[in-house]
Amino acid sequence: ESPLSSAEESVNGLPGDPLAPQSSGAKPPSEEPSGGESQPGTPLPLPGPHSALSIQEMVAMSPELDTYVITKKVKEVLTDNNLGQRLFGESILGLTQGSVSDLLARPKPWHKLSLKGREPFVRMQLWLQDPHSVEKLMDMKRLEKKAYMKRRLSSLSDAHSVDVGGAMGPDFLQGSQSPGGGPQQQQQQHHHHHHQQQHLKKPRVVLGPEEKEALKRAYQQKPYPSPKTIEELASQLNLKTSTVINWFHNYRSRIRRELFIEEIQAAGGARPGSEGGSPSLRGSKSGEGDSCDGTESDGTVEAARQGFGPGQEDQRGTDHDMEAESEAGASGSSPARIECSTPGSSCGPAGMGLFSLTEASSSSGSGPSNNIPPSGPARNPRDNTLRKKKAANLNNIIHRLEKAASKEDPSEWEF
DNA sequence: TAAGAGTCAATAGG
DNA sequence: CCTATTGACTCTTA
Repeated sequence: ESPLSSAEESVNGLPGDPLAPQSSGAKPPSEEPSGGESQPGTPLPLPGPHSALSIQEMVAMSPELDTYVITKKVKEVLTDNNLGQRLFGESILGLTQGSVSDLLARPKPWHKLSLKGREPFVRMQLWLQDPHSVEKLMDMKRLEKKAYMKRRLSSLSDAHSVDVGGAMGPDFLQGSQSPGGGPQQQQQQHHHHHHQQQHLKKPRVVLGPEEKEALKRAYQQKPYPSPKTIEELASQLNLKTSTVINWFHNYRSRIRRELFIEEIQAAGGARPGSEGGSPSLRGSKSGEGDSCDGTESDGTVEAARQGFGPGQEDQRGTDHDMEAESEAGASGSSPARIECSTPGSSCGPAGMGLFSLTEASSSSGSGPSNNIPPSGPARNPRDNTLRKKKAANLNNIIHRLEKAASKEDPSEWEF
């Protein structure tokens, strides 16, 4: 299926896919990167007169954008106009609904994004700047609906026979994205299984709360478990080794992201004016001892050693053991951060300009609200929101130290 | 090679 | 329908 479309910007029409991978040479029309740009009244970036630059070029020269403000605005516009993430994602960003949801809910700060990661934000910014953004999307929505209706009708009138007994067999379309129209690229798992039409999907492993808890506990002990530990965890929990490995990759990544968020909130303060304070963020469900707070709690940090689910024993101490437990108490803030990834950029330790206050926001109708809080004055003392994360972060530091310790040359220490 | 960054896509709730 | 979560996968990086 591919009726969808994408009306995307020009950009290369290579046989590849619409969303522009690279651009080697020259863009036909246009030029003029011009350093200067926006005049003081204009909100932001690139209003280049009107050039059809490829997005990547724009990403490359884009000034720092405030991802938090951008996502906030996008969410507002979408909800105000009843536009869904799916539509928005597929037609404007070239991403699927789940990715959009994630991006809008937890945007990483600009300086921690790779070039590729910045792309969606630049697209969002561009979209926000387009005066007709909403109408265009709404038009697409209409078109989709029309197509949908059409399809429904035809199938109804049709007497196709799909054998048997009146079951509605799942129809498989299985085609996933159309290469041509939709953006995207990255087809995941090729279904290279020829035959075997019988739906053998691959169940999508769903870890039980108990397994997650055990994994989280293990993470607190050792964010970077050795292969041996991984094997043990896998066998004890009855999971595939790869599942455990993936879990750790994902968990580390996601924990890291939450730290960024907390950092942002703490730094910028949230004081739009009225607004009762940031909504607090996720309340993590119930269940697990969970790391994220859950209403009060804790105090002493976990460590929880207790049998793994089904009752088992643990075995840690593999490797050299390290014991770390802490609770960095400082209320203050700056969790130690290590890693400033991405080459260039700065690692801004706490303090400063996490975001520029650009943003002029062109109104757009509704919205009360929004806008970025005054940058910040101070840090919010006493914010209790995280806790174990910091502890985990410390373990992280320890891990890196151990790693660094193996190197001779201090210059290679990446701290 | 392992870790990290980005995403996808199945799925669980509304 | 729509949104949020999350295991797994592809590409980069170092």
